[in-house]
Amino acid sequence: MKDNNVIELSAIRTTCQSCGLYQLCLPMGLDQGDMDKLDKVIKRQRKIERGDHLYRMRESFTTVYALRSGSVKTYSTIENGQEQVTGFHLPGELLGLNAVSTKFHTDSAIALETSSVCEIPFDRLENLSHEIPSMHHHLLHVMSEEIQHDHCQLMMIAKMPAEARLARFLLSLSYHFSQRGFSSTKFNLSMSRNDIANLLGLAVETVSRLFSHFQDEGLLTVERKSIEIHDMDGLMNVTTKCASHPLPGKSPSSDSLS
Amino acid sequence: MKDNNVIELSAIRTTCQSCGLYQLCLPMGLDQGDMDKLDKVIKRQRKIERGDHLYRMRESFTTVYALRSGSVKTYSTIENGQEQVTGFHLPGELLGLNAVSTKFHTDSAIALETSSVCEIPFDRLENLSHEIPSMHHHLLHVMSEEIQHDHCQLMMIAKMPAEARLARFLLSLSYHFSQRGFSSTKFNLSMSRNDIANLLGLAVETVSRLFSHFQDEGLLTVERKSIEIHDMDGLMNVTTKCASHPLPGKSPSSDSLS
DNA sequence: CGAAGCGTTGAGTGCTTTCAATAGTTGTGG
DNA sequence: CCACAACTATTGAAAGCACTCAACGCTTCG
Repeated sequence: MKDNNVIELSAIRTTCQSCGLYQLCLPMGLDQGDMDKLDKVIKRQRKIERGDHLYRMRESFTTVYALRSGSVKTYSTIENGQEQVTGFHLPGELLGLNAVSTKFHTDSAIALETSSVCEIPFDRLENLSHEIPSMHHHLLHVMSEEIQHDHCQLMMIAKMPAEARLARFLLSLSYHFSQRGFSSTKFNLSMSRNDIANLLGLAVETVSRLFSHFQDEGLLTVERKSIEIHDMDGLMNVTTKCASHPLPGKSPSSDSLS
Repeated sequence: MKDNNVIELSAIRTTCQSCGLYQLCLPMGLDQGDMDKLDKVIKRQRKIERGDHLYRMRESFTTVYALRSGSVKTYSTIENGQEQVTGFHLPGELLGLNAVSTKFHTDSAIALETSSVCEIPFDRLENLSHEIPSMHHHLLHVMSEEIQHDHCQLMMIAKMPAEARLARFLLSLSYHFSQRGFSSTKFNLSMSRNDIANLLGLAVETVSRLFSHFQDEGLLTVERKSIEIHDMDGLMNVTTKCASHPLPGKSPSSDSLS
């Protein structure tokens, strides 16, 4: 907390190069010199507790956050006070970049559990990306990914029935956990049912019912925050049950599932 | 069609500097030198007919498109052949950038009417943005805007009832038309009811019925593709009728509208 | 002029929501 | 340590919004 700058900097330098997440949150192919430049730009490493905000809607945009550990929820607040969850974020993700155009944040980011982030002043990051072409490309890359993700999300809410949305959400979580070296079948949800329902455009009760359904079907076991997936293929089948033009050969077991 | 390169280039050079859209699709504050560099990068100006594709999903990503006139629909196709419209685009918009991360397009872009676009090879645009900081910033800006727009869209589909979605869609169109110097109250829809319904996550019939409702309410006049908005405030009220926590003072006229 | 495509309208169904009650969990203070 | 409050999650029943199915009218085009 009260370290002086020298200690901070050296600690961070170690961090970026040794951080197991650098493949996720930083552009690859940086040489030693570039890595040093990047390290110098990163302000400090902050620890945040559950419920702490990384940034809030309408605050001026100065900093980009790289999530190191824990998980973060981003959400927007609408005129009438309603909240729209726009995403859950796991270690390695870059947060805040979507405020580039407005210069102030249009969403808020709140920690779902004890987490730690690296703070990167955006103006310095932008200057750095003038020197390092691959860094520039990486910023575009990250934003492009977010757009694609949002389009998927859009498609899901617009076209898929409730059960397919929740199944897809769980599979997505599973995939992202496995990518980070955790179990793809057994994990804990750091977000509430309310947050899940909000993200998926559903009512809390619907989510709760669907969890129970899935459990009854033997697809998974759920107990509060703890999830264990038993039948990955079965879950995937649920996500594809939203075919509008039913093919000639309909899956025979779909009746027993629905 | 058969012009040689010299004629093409000079024609384009004139275009970028004199184009009435440069404030929308190009970064502001470019000096003469930068403008020349940009002009040299733009490959040519292509005219496309209704139904022509700018690019298709899965095609390799090489080019960014700046829409000069007309309108374009972007959409993704899902496993089962379903289509998800992700947006309608008006002159001044930059298309294709969301493919940066994958190197191939994850959506398709099709002209809704006779349109013209400027083609910009992405690798050259990226090189250019290494030389021109404001160009780099502009690319981030454009993508940031798209993310914010997608989040709005997400919120709309997740939280708003059908009538609010259509009202919001019409108001958005109206706004964008007025920004481009067209009437904000009287315009033509270049997209089909099907496309509108798809974008808004609704059934075609619902959209059709809502148009009729709105007309019955005196909010607008609609005849095929032609729209004339009579009561802008009324439309805005429709979009805010999705308050979950009804405030003490409820709007008195809401009963007659719903 | 007939066919095809798009748009409108009606009737009935169904998925999801809302309302409501209960149970489990967490946190606090006596 | 327990009791109470506040919050989160689950479950049931009823209602509603939007969808599906279906028919018809209008427009476009060969």
